[in-house]
Amino acid sequence: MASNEFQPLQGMSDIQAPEVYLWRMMEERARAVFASYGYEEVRTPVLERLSVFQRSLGDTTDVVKKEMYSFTPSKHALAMRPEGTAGTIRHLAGRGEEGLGARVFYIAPMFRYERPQAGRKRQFHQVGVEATGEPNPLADAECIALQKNLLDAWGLAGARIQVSTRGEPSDRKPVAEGLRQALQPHVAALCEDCRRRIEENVLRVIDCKNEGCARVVDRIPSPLEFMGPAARDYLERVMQALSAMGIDVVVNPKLIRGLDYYVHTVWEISHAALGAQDALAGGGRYEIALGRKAVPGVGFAIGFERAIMALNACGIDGAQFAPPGGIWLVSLGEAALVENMKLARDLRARGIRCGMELDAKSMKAQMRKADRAGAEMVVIRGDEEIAKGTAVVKNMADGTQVELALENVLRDAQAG
RNA sequence: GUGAUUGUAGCUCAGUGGUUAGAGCGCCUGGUUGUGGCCCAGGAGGUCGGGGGUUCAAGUCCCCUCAUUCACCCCA
Repeated sequence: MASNEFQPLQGMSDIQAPEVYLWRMMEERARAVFASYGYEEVRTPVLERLSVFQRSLGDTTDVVKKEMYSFTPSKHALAMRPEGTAGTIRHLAGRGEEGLGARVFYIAPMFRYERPQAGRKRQFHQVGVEATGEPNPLADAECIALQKNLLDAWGLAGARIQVSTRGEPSDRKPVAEGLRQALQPHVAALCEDCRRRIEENVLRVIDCKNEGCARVVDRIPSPLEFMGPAARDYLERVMQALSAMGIDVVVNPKLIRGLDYYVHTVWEISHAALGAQDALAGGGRYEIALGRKAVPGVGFAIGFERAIMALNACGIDGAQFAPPGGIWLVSLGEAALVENMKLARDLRARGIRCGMELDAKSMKAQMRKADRAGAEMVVIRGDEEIAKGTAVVKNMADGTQVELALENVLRDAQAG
């Protein structure tokens, strides 16, 4: 069983029924919700030039530095996408004028070379949207509303939305400097990692899980206090719009998002049932420079694997979305086998799900198979029925059966 | 990259260094000349993750390796 050749690669998995029914439900409902907001689907390649990710995510981020599947087959270094925004913006930027003011969504696999753990795969799947255009707090609020809408459509309860801001690009230096100064007197109380982070990435100190660090962070000003009035005003207007729409969010100044492209609003959606990796979705406003153009936009991504863990915790699983069982044909004898092939063809041509055993098996075995397949109805034919042009139709739920003329079988099956 | 954890039948798991490695569920066949689920009987199915070592003897002990799961780092 555990022989390697039958196992998918580390951190990757085969998704089969019944779980795949849940995936399908999520994809279908996502498309419906996006359609209602006027978003169009975009399918960009899995492979991009490495530089697309270096420039948008930032080439000092961990994702770019050590988590990408990258290689250089010929002239350019390539990478499999670790997230969806960079490629989507690469695409929109190439559309020039019409790429601004675009609203698109994607449902696609992403790849990161990390050690797998709960809710973290090397190939994982995200549904995400991007709305480009000049910064507008209402656009950010609408984006969060859309995301919440989608989670509701899936039936997910208990999700918690936290919002913060990264401020304007010009706020970054003052925030970093301000935090460094504020932390300076408390260096001794910080964990080893955080002492390093003060220089490399101060913001990361803010969301350190270490208790000692958290106590220090509680005593120093939040990043927001080092930002200019424009940043705080922007956040205020996002919050007002959300509250007007009745969407429950909390501001958490300690919320930090790692990717470089974020400006202003950032948010994260977490769920208590998830464990250590409790964020199932994230989003934010960004500014991505590719070539000479800087594309402004706002977007979100939801991780399928993590959303599924949360849905399971809500008692929602794939079995609930299994397709109807349809009809099972039982054949007694060679002649019936061939006749049923023809009947199956006719039923399937009418869009009816229909199965049958192709090997000559006992009736008991065929009935058992029909039961396992979840068939709602069984059509039984032997030499007698074929001679008469009839079939015995059995209702599997209540066990009743009637003999019908063949054309009536087809008519009834189609009716319902 | 770091630290733990687990690996025995399709699945969930038993198995004090000592015969032909077991159970439950699932699967197949029969009990019913043409009737599923429940019940009964029988059956198939195992490189004990892989490789090396210790031993008269290894699923069991040691080393290496691969994989699982969880956590760190980081992220959805």
